Amino acid sequence: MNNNLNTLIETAIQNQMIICLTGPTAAGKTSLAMTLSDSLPVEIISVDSALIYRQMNIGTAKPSKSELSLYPHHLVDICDPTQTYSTARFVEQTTSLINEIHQRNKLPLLVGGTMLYFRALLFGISDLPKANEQIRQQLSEQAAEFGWIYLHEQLKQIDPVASKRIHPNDPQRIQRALEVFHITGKSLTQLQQESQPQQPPWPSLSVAIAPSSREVLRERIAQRFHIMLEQGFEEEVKMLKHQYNLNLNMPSMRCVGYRQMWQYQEKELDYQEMIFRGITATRQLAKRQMTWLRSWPDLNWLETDDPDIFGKFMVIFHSKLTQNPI
RNA sequence: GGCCUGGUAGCUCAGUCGGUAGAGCAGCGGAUUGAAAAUCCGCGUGUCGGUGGUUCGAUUCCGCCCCAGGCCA
Repeated sequence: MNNNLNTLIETAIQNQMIICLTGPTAAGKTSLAMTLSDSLPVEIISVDSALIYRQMNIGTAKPSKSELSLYPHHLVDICDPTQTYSTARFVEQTTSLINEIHQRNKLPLLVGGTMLYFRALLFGISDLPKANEQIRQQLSEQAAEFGWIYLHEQLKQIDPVASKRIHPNDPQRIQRALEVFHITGKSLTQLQQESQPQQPPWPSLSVAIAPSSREVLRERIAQRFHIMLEQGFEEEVKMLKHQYNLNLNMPSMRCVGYRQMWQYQEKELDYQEMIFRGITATRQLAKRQMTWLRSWPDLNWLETDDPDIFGKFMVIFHSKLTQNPI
């Protein structure tokens, strides 16, 4: 039996398999990842756009210091809260991490809830210019003066296809599409056609974890938020504001919970309203994550409170390797 | 006990000079290519507190009742 398991793992590593463990926020991904680590030769890579930030521990539900030392996570605490990360950077870093892990004769276990990162990793991402702060600044100024509708009109001139896809009320995407044009002189659509996303070589086993019902998930989210408050979330945000020159436009401070706590500390919300909105924003995040997951191909579902979750995982693992031997 | 003000969507409220009603928030579904815990799109039937009356027609006007809040005894 043990031999069997070892052979199985050996095969997986030889095939350069990766394991993707995802699910909505507060579903219990971290805890399952630690369980898997206890029995399998894995290295964990975090797939989470909030856990990248140093000093943001409580509000991101980051694993504790001791958990992280027992179960090391790649791509946790890699940025200051003033910094901006990106999907492409994630794909770059993760790609080399995966190769390194395979070389160490281990299985990469990718754990997280940032679905765009997973998608870009598993289905590829076009070769596009990286963000340019200066150009974004200029575009924002234009938008402030003439409105995003006007910029959307401009986009229509230079990239009719993208302008049709991007809603006039979607500043972030209008800005990105125009930015790409200003940097390269080519339209987003053209660049995407020139560089079709490349799928990576590794076969992947995709597993999602979620509670038995939306209702249970919402309950877990509310409970977790209250626990964060007890653990000193308010202090954490105060400390961050004190230590860094932050503002609400930075990705770090747009994270669920942090934004609402910020608004509370700026006296824009009262305490109860901050709690309500923090929990609500987290629920809405979970809902969007579920929307991604519904269209994720070959996704295997596990239930949060299943007492035999490890056993169920192993069944999935086994059948993946025996059904698709490469 | 008397007077006043309310009772409309899960919540906060708007509105109908009588032709059975609509916003915000919540919720649900969806999109998602270097900010993604972001950004955006779509979805509104609810005994209009109950009951009787006036009316062709009442959530709207009138009577009574119930509930909540306030004032006076």
